[in-house]
Amino acid sequence: MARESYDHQKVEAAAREKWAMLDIYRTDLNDSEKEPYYVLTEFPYPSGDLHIGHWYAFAVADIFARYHRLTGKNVLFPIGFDAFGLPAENAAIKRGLDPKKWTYDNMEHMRKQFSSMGNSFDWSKEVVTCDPNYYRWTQWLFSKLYEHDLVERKEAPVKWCPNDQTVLANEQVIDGCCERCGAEVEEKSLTQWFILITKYAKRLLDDLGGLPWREEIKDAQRAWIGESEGAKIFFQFSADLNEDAGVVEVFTTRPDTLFGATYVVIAPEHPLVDTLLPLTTNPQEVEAYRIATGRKTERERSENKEKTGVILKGVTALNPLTNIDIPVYVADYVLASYGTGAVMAVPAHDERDFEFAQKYNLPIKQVVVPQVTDLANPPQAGKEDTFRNIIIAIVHDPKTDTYLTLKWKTQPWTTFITGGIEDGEDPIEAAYREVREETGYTELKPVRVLGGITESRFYAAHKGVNRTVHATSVLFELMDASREAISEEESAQYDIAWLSKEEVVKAGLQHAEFDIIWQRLMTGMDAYTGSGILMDSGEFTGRPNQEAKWDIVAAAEGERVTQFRIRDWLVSRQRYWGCPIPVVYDPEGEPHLVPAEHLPWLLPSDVDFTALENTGGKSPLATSVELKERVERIFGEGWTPEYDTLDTFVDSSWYFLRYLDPKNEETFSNDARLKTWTPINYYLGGSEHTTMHLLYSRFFHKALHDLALVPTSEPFAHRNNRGIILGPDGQKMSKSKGNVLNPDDFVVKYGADSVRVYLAFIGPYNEPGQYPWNLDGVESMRRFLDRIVRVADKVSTVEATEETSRAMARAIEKVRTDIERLKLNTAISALMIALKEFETLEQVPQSAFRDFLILLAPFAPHLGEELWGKLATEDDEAQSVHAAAWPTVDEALLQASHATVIVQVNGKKRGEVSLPNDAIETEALAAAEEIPIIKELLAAGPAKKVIYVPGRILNLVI
RNA sequence: GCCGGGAUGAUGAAAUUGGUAGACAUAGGGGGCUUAAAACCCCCAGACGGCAACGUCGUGUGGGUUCGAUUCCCACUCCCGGCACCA
Repeated sequence: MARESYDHQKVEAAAREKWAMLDIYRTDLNDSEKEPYYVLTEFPYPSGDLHIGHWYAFAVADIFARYHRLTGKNVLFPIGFDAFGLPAENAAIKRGLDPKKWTYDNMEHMRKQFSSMGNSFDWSKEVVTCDPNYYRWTQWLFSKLYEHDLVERKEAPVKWCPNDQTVLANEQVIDGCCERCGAEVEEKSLTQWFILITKYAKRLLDDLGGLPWREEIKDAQRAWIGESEGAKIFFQFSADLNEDAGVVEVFTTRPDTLFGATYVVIAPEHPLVDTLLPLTTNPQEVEAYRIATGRKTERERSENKEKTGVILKGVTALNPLTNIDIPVYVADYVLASYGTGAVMAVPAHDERDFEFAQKYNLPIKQVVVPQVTDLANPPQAGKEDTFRNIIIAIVHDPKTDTYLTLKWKTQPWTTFITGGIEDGEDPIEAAYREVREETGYTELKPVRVLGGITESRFYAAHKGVNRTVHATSVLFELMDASREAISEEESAQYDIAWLSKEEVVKAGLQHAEFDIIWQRLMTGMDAYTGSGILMDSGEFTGRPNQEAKWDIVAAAEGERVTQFRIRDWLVSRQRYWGCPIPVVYDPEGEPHLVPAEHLPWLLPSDVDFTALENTGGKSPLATSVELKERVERIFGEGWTPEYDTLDTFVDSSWYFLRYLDPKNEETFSNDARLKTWTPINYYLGGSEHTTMHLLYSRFFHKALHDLALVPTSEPFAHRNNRGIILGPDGQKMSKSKGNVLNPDDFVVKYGADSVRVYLAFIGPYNEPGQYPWNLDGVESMRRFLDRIVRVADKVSTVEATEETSRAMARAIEKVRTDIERLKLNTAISALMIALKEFETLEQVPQSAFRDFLILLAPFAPHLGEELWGKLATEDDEAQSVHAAAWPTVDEALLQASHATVIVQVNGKKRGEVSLPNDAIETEALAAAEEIPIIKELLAAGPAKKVIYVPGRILNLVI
């Protein structure tokens, strides 16, 4: 402790007292003089204790906000609490506490902790989502969405956590388990409230293009929304059904393969299964399958990748273009919740269908032929085009794990065994014949045909013609190495060689289609999913599949559609501590919005958390007598309440709008301020919110924009994803690992400023990296601050030398540009370099040190304030360093008159010379020649070429 | 599997976007001050060779473009994140 040059506890307390007295962090939202700048951080859940993650999120964001304030902007840097949520309720259930009291006590505690960070939050605009004054407007906005058909109540299979006794959003299910408690999730069908985010899928996707966000944030959202271009195709059932039920609608992105659709698959949950069941001859079997899959959780379904299914015997569907009746299956590899819940299966061109078809012995019909051109011998113009059907025989010797190849004597290449197929000949027979003729091996077992045919085109030099070849590849296994003699004619042309896998790949066999065949051989996956030429496709045969795609849709009377992966947003929660859904039910059970004059629709307080088993999975609200009586009193006898509450993501989808007018009783925000203050300039947050919160907020904003409630269609101009702080062992901090660090310990020992500077120094703040906490790190930052205090003792009224002024000018520029880019680590390094400059001086010029303190203030606000006070500059109008103006820079100082120019010979550094900035090439060359080693190297003669980049480099090529 | 991002000393990282690789720190080594220690200050520090001046190699691996590549291009390996039976 002795080494410390200041008492951080005293300094920090004094600074906070001063700020409170001056009230400098209150933002005047109506100020029209200064440029408005809205810095937003994700508001915290009031869990009760601040951990290092909070410090990284809020203290470092504070640096950014303080910097912008110093540059003269009118900065809004608000804070609040995302105060509804499960932990409060768990505290109630497990420990009998009042969720409200628990939450408010935690918030009180956290406000104190926040103040210990030295944050410049404007608490006067605090927003608390569980405050009726806030959730009243959440309810009002929900009503607006409802009125504009963006809310729907529907029966849907939902994820049910048997432990928490609640429905979960898709996003809250991780690998089939509950995000919160880890219990295996079940499926259940319930009537739930949905917000129809899918109506905005296209716009949420398209508008990403214009946002200057990091690519990985945008990509994650794109993947989440998941757009697919495709078509709906209608397959008529053969069975006698009424018009509606007589058709199955499938969604496909590959309508070009319609001629290859050899069966249809329906998801087990598809309503058509009920309709078709009576018409099948195996209803028990189908029913049994449906029950079996229904019992499986999503996790079990995806874990067990082996495809299962059951045929609907007695029912077939008509392929609209081949006019062939094809079988209909029910299988759980088709998802009810995506597309139409039914697919046309094209096993030749879809891996999943292929796998299923293999297992159930279904026909595999190739309709797309991959096309390759031999680039070494491409077809030549003006030559005759000829066509051949061939086989490529691949013989594998399992004993040595090698493949039979021909090393040609007449040509510089190696091939598998190939040969023509005679008309009507079976490819396997043809392949067998060729192997026998060309190599003499006779003991071969055919294993499989590798997928369908491939087309290759080349110029056959020995014949002087262009060739188009359709090849069928056949795999054999060698049973016995015995051989017949082969003709001399054959053996004169090539030698036989058995090559290992690696040797085959290395040899680069002389087949244009080699890559396709080899991949099929190695993976066992014979479905061809790429592009090519259509075959066996009626009038479309011979056309490129991509080009014919939409013509085929038209011919099949299908419908071009775009599908999205994103599902509607399930917002019902069977929970107490959330925003009540402002809905009541009439005696017929029809839902009605609670009229605006009854908002806020208050959360009742008379719930019994001990009686949850009796609510049958309903929210604890079902135990409230007050709520029931309130509904009957206002709406009448027989009316009943909605017991569910809203997903907390609804609360947090608009909180940043409320900061602009948090106490407004008339409306949710303030029209004029929305115009000035949105979109938010910078939203600082964590990558865990990329797909949920960020997407929901964007949706909300767009919907409100369409309702003319907000002026912009996107809420956030800039967004960063900060990294995460790991434990000292490089692992994620967790109690079970015992590597959790308490920031308070460091704050007590070294002060909040040291912790702030350390967190900013650890790495760039705009990259989602992972930074292990270095136990010596905070102490080293404290050393840095101590050095500043020592330098402060040397401050005097001496004039700054040009050198000092130049050093400060560089620091000012670098700190400015680095903070703008959120590269706080290198900004601090610039401060350290400036400090070193001061340390070399006997006396530190006051003007320079004053500027330095302004640069330091965002990082170490308390110490900056303390030293600013000691400077005793009576002419300074700013009472606080945080109200000072960012120092201006004399541009001329940034331009050094001389620069070190590196002298290279043939790109290698051989020396350096100091040259005036405006030195021309001949001057540079002359200076370089003074260097002995250069002189020596140039002795043989002048440089052949000279590259001179003034101020940087002189490169001589000799 | 697909889509992103990344790989630089013992460690966190930097490099004005094609121009001195390793700034700034941490850990480490040496020295000063001190009776001693702490604190503080100074010096060294990518690897290899050499007493040294210096030389050779070096930004995951292999190739390429260029006078010059951490930076651009091609192929590959590994790590991190997201998505994943999405038809």
